[in-house]
Amino acid sequence: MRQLTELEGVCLGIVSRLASCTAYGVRSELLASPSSSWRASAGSIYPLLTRLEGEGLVSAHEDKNDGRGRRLLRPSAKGKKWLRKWIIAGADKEHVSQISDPVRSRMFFLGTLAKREQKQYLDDVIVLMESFVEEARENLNSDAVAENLYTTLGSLGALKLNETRLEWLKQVREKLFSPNQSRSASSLKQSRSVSS
Amino acid sequence: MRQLTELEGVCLGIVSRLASCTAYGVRSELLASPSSSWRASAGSIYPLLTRLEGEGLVSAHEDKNDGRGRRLLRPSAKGKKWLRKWIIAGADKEHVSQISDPVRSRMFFLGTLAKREQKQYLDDVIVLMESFVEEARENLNSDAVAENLYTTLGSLGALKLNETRLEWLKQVREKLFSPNQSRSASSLKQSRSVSS
DNA sequence: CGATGCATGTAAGCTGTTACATGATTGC
DNA sequence: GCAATCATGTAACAGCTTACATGCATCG
Repeated sequence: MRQLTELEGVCLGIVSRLASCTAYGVRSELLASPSSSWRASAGSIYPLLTRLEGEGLVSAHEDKNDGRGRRLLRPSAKGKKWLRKWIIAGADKEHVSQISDPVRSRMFFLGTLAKREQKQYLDDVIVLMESFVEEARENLNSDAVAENLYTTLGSLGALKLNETRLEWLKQVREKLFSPNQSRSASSLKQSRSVSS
Repeated sequence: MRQLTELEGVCLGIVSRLASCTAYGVRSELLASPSSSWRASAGSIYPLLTRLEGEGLVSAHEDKNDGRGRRLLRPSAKGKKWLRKWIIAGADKEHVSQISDPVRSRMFFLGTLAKREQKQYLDDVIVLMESFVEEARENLNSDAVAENLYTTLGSLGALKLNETRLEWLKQVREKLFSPNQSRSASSLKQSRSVSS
């Protein structure tokens, strides 16, 4: 019993949650989610679901009368078991620490830019983050998400995460561009220990 | 002028920050960072830096007397310019929203597990997150990080992010397993709007 | 009757990983 | 002297992306 990849786990999860869906539906679900890092390209989703079908994790029901040649997918008992295994196997150090953030990556080298470029970058990113957070907030309040408790909890996590990122970016901007504040590294550490 | 990939940008940034370093040093830096999602395999780093060298972004100084055949890397003026471009190009919607979290991915499908499996998963992940956050806290207080303001700011972001993730996980556990609390989705939304 | 959306798929390529292979240096 | 670390690389593969290709259904 091989390990499912991240995308395989998520796709199998989507098929399991939706009563009956097409591969196209799985793609749409991924594309609609603002908190998904995947492009959900046809070139990944279709071969992936064909693979899962070949391994007996999802079953496909073809309707000959359907002109579009739709293939309706459903999880098999084996598929549900594998999904559970995939979730549980995610409770290890690798999965917990493995979160990538392109904005944070750039922060480490922000000193390479001229001061006004640094300001420009931070301003731009903060504006984008603000609309992104607002979008996530609206997404959470929409009925589409609220019908499933776990979907709500997941979206709530995404929102909280991005709220924190925004708060952090604003704090960075203040530290770097507010002359009435201390700019030393130690002052940051002190302010942090208060919140813990 | 092609776009640098994420890993290329980060490696170029590391070479730029360190006065003089080897490819091995770049790897070590990436491997040591707890907030890095890359495995920093030799198979990625060496060809990558050779490529950057071929494009004139880093220059390598070989010492014939060095038995190990060490190649000391330094960023060129062109390399520094590309690094700046890479940072600035990161201020767009794609980069701001593109953050993946394997724990959150699983949350969406946690309902697939039996109640006690759900509890087990959350407990396990929370324990791991706690030690991970503690590690990040210590990392921030160490001298190695504090010598560079931007490194401190980056590490601070990682810490804040993981503190929020931990808080969220604890909240989820409480919502799902504390009988004296409401479990409805709407109660979550109400509690969220307070924090905004 | 034409645009948009639903629906399926393939081929080539990019980016990173695992696993292997080699050798010098340093510290105990 | 020998283990651990420093140091460099390659070959094969995995996983996802872009770009292309096709055709039906639905709504205005």
